[in-house]
Amino acid sequence: MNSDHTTIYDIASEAGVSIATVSRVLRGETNVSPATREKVQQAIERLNYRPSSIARGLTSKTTHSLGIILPKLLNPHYAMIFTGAQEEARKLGYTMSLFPWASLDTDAYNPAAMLIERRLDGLIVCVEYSPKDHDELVREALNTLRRYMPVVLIGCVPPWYDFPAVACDNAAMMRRIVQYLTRMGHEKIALIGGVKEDTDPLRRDVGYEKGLADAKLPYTASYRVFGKGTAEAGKAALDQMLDGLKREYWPTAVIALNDLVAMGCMQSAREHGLGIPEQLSVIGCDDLFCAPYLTPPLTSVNTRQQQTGARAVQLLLSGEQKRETTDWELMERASCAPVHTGI
Amino acid sequence: MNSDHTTIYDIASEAGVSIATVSRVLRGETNVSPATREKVQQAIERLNYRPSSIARGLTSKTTHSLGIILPKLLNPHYAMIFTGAQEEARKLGYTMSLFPWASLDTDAYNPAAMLIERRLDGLIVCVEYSPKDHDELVREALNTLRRYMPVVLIGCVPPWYDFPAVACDNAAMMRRIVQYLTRMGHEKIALIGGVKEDTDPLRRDVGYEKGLADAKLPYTASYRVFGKGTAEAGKAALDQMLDGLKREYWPTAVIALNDLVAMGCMQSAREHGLGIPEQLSVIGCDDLFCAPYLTPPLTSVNTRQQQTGARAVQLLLSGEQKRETTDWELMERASCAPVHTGI
DNA sequence: AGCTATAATGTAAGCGCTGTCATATACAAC
DNA sequence: GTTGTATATGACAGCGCTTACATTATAGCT
Repeated sequence: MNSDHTTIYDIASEAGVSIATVSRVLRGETNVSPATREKVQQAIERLNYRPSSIARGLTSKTTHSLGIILPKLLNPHYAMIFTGAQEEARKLGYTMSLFPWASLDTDAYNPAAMLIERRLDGLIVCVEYSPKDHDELVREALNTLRRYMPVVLIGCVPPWYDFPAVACDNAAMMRRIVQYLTRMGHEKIALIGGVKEDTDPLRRDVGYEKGLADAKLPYTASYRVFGKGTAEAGKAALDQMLDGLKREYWPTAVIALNDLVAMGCMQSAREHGLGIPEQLSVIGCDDLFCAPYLTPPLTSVNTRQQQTGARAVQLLLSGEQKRETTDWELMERASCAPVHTGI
Repeated sequence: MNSDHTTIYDIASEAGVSIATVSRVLRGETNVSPATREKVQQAIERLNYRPSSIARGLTSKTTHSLGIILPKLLNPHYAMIFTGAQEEARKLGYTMSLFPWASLDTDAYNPAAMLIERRLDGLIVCVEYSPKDHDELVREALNTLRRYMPVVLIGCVPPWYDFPAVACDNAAMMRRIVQYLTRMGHEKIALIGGVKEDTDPLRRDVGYEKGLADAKLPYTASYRVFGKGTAEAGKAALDQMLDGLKREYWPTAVIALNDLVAMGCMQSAREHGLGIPEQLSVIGCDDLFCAPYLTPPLTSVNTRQQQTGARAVQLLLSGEQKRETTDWELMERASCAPVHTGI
């Protein structure tokens, strides 16, 4: 099994040179005579030698391995980010390991220990809106970690989190969505999902309110429901809103935090006898692979997650300290339609 | 940054002992006096010391890191497997890194090199049905890799692949599915997706034919379409089948390789004016998170992917050489119904 | 031929741990 | 006191590389 790996010494004696020379050809240094290089390469070939990245790491103090922390790979949104990051890392010769979100916000003794012991060359963290108390733990963990390795954040990061990051301009996106709906004549537009505290200029609520203001519509508290980003939460939220409102006040359009929430909302609408998009337009965010296959196909926003992941890796390795904003694209499908005035 | 990690020497001098002693308390050996242990622990605390897993790995010849290779994380099926594996690995103190499928079936010079250089403690490979030529490359790569690290396979592995593995008994599952449909009166049952060569007793075609035989139904070649496991492929396959058959021969039920394919089939059916489940029952496999949110909710088979991933890790680390078969459960939803004879 | 600049190669000291072996100390039995 | 037996601790040699630095070979001069 992993016992008898051949070492640089084996190659050296096989090729009749010193280990330093082997090391030189291994790392492609130029000051090796062609003849020697050839001899060494042959020996490597013959003995099927693969240098140990472990030993290499010990001296070079670099492991060529990166880590990524995200809340839940089962949400394809994160799977896309991971994929983009992994592929980019791979291209650049790095390995990508997944660490669970719990590595950060547990209050166990130094949750980040495992990350530090691994001596990663960098860490990507997909931040998630979290309740205040967890937030504190996360910030603390991140600040510890950054003393040991570069850290890049993905997602909307409060401005006081002083980290390089790449995120979608959710505010602009949301403003555009609201505009999209108001132009279709919608005036009762609900926004479902997310957490309450929202002072980040990039974040959704900012754009939502701007969008409403653009159309001279009032902000109506009962059309804003907070909650987690799952389908169940989405369904529960819309259920609650509809059940709590007289029918004449029911929204004609609902914007969901993400496609999962949108799926829950569609479910809820269906159960309340609302036709989509006839009585209720629904728009999601993330453009998951299943969005086009829902009934009706779900209008959503593609936020270029793979590209986001890849870009995060680039920032990580280049050491640039900037915050970047990613592109996004509104994918118009059948779940949104002009408001139905004729009833 | 990752510069000045404190080392075991720092701790030793801080605590006024030798590095051997520090190492002992680090690894929890018992032959250390309580007083000394305390001194060392205090020093560790004070200097915020984290041992380097790299240096440790050099001597101990174990990296505590595992790898997993899978075709496509964007398919939630694999994301579930990954998640299960990652969580189990983490529990056991291991790190899990993702490597792309291309690490195996590229014909580039030794695609597995990166894996070997990393000195992984084990590797999980989710095999995918692949065309014959690729298959050869994969087998070769796997046989190289196993010389360096234990390898466990996930998925249906041809019997001549001599590896420990954990897989769902697709044949039994498929037989059950066919039975489920025949009991509803279906006689024209299509099977869509997968590759042609199928002599593995665990694999779908075997069960499909058994299931038909159980009900004394003939195997009809035109009801069996091969293809990739994507929604697009599923749609194309059913399109082709329907377009090539007179309406009276159209199947009344279709079994899809997986939920993605099923989603494509539903799309195709819809476009051909077939109501689901009135004119066509559809059943998928994998029970993706979105299955309940499709219209109609998709009947599928839950194959316990997370558990599968976790089990693979256990096999990997225990060194057991057996092949295991996983549970599965038919999730009845609305996309299947008794055949509609009344027309 | 003698001498120097340059290219090619070798020597050896780490990197931060583990693990073996040797040493030191303490205490009991004689 | 001596010897014996644990028990606690330290010294040190690796693990498989990288990388100064030292050494040697080669070629280009005068």
